[in-house]
Amino acid sequence: MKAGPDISRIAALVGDPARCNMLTALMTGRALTASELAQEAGITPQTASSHLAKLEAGGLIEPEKQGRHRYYRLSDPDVADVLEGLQGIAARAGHMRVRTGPKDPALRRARICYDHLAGDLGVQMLDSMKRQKLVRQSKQAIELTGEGKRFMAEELQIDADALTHPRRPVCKACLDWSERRHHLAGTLGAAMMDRFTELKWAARDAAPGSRVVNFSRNGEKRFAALFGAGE
Amino acid sequence: MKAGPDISRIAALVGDPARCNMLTALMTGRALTASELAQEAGITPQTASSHLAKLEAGGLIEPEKQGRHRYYRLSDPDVADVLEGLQGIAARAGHMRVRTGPKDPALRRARICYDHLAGDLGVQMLDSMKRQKLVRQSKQAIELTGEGKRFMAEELQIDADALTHPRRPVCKACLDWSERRHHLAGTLGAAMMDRFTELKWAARDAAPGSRVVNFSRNGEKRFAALFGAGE
DNA sequence: TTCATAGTTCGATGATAGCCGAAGCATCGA
DNA sequence: TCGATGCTTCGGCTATCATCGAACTATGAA
Repeated sequence: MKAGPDISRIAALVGDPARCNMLTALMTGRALTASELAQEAGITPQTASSHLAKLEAGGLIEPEKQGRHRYYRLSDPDVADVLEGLQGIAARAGHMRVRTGPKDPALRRARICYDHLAGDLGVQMLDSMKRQKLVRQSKQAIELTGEGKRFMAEELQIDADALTHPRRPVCKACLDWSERRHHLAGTLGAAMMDRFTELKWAARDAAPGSRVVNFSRNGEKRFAALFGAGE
Repeated sequence: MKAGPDISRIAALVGDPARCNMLTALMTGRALTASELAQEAGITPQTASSHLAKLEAGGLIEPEKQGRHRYYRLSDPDVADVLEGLQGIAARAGHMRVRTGPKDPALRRARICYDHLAGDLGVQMLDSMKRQKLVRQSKQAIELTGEGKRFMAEELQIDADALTHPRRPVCKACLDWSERRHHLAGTLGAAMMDRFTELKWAARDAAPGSRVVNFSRNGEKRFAALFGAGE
């Protein structure tokens, strides 16, 4: 009757709260050990082991063995994108996980989405880039313009031509769950976030497992100069 | 502890095979009835009803009640996007066969929907009326314009002011069974169908239980002159 | 070697949730 | 009004699956 690779299989994997906690923990882009993931999900190591095996079989995560540890990471940035999309739907339906803590505003302002910038500032950045014609967006596809390449080289010392990747687009629109608008993903999005970190404009929050990105005072000023809301 | 929206609830909804079949069936963008979705998922109507209630509570689909039918559609294009993303992860082998609508071509073309015209011609008529600015549609509500009143009086000898009814609106958008788009219901829709019959432009099919409406050759010409697709 | 830690496998248990039959509303057609 | 149809609610059955205790394997350290 209906054959084919079920998307229900994949969705069911995400549908379990314990596994879901593991996956969201991995949305930081960092690889975590089985034990850490077990603690993150609030379950015993045995149960976690079973879940991790299923997630791996489903192609959502990939293990990397290191000594007696097994590090797990999301198998693909696309996985993070889909998870972020699900968060958008969940947020709209009003299904927030717990009471909105004090970290919530910071999370909405700037956070890591796997390896690129998300939140208010992330959306602002893509908006500004479109206004400045650094990128062209037609439907879902985003393309870096010639002017955009120059901008990246001059302002951020990023060689756009070096960003091509066999399996990953340079530019990609990623739906932001808190803003419900797109921010920039892809290798360019990742490279820009890397540069912000290198320049000490921004830094990942020290707390383990946190997705919050803190901008320094100087970093915020420089960021606004390039991607300010007004221009 | 954990901030952010709760994905697992949403993902669990998609995670059930039956619900997943329903959702993929709705990815065509068309609205389907509860029965059709039940058949699509290969389950009984009772079970489908339970699933649909859950999907609605989760904000994934939205109902539109139409007589004794309940049409469901995806509540937002974003939902379709996420489903598409999941398909990408699941390494899709696309299979989207949806059987909808009546088999009888005559029924698709023109039929009675309670007391007004439905089918291809019914949808065409409302489209043309909007183009000619005889009616204004904002969301679900439809309003007859001054020009529309003149048109009704001159062309069809219908006194729009006499159509007010204590419990029934003059104009109403009605979701079309075969076209999955709106046609005109309400007392005006009924009055227009009555007039078409009086003028012998159209007649109900003689067969008992048939909802087919047959247009005469002359009637078809006159109808096209007023509500033709081109103008 | 011996011990400690990380992770897995197995088996039993318990709760969740999908499923359908039967019955109940609501709407339509005549 | 009455019967037919679309849909929902209720109750009970069943299967699935997450969970954990216990035991087992593998790596690293002393």
